[in-house]
Amino acid sequence: MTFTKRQIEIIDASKDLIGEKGVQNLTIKNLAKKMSFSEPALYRHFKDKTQILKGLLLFHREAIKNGIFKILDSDKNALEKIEAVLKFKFAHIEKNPALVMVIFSETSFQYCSVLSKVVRKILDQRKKKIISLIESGQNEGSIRSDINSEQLATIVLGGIRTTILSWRLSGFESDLKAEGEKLWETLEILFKK
Amino acid sequence: MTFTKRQIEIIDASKDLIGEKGVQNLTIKNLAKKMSFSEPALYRHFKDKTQILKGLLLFHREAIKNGIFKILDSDKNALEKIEAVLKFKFAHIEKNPALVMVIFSETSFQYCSVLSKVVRKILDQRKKKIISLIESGQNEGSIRSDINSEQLATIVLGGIRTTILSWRLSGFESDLKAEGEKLWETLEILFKK
DNA sequence: AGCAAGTTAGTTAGTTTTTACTAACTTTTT
DNA sequence: AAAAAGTTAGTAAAAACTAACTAACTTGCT
Repeated sequence: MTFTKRQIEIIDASKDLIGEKGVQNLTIKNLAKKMSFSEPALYRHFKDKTQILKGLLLFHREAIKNGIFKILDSDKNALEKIEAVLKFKFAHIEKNPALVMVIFSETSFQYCSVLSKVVRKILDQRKKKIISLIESGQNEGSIRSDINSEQLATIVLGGIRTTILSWRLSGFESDLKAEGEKLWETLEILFKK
Repeated sequence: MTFTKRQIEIIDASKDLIGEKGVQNLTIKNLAKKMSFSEPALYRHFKDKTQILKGLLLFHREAIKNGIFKILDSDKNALEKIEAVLKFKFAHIEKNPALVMVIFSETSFQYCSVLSKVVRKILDQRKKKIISLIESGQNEGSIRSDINSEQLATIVLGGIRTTILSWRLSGFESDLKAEGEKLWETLEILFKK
């Protein structure tokens, strides 16, 4: 999927609207106002509202994917890679706080089949990546092998999610990066052999 | 806060509606249909829609609180209590799958200040309870003390949340209780001294 | 170079549907 | 008789989206 310049502008404005007041704040009217043109003009660039949201999800997945790819491709060991992935994620989210609202919208999208498919795919791929990272750590011997990789992945993902959620509920007041580092310290102790 | 019989019926119907198709499915119209009476009748029992949602949150918090209280009041050690709390939660959720949609709505409520306050209070109390449980485990010596209680609580809450979320995204197909037990096994190994 | 034809990206003015909620009246219960 | 709990019939506001039109550009042809 590729996007025109204008489509990216619209995606960006959508991200901002959602970040400001949640998904329910993303209306065609608000979007048009933010873009300072008329509502029907939006339909020149996206078939309907669902496609805009789909675009938003796919566009940012792409961005995150590229960042993570570089980390996975480096010559660090598995534990270091997990650390780097965590740091990258928290940094990316801190730079794009609006994205948090989208992340936590997964269940709101549940009953729009187009969007729920996209969300599930994203979450699935993410989990698989973490699992394979943990497995290679277990093979290397840097990660304990008495707990299976899927369970450890649940712990990692849960830690990330909870940390981000409490940052969100604090009104973005707490220091996400610092919390992320604390989380990593904990995971490191728990995971080491 | 106490509720009349009718109010509880309405709260129950709301829970079902949200469980079926998410928060956006909770409309006055749908609610009236489910109760098989007219829309204005609802306003005899609740001032407005927000109060219905608030009622839903408070009513179920009360139910869960009572269950947890019994566990905390028993003479188990801290590790066993955590195990019992996890099992209780997963069992409660499995019996009330509709509640999951409500749980994951915390960010949807963010911009309705009445509801967001209620949600934050609930999440906060839950976290505090887990933290104090972990601390008493650390004092007893049944839980490792090289990681602070708040961090361990993040791990517990994250594990619960991720487990429930993937059950939800599987369309309630996976076996939540079994997943909950796996999670507990993992936490037990990680937390023991 | 000049120009007709088509395309792109915008406009205004509307439709339809759904939302939460209300006024005024009636029935039921106490 | 009075209060509680329903009814019908509506309102006002907001939602997504559409029809019909237009200004401003590319494009291809001579």
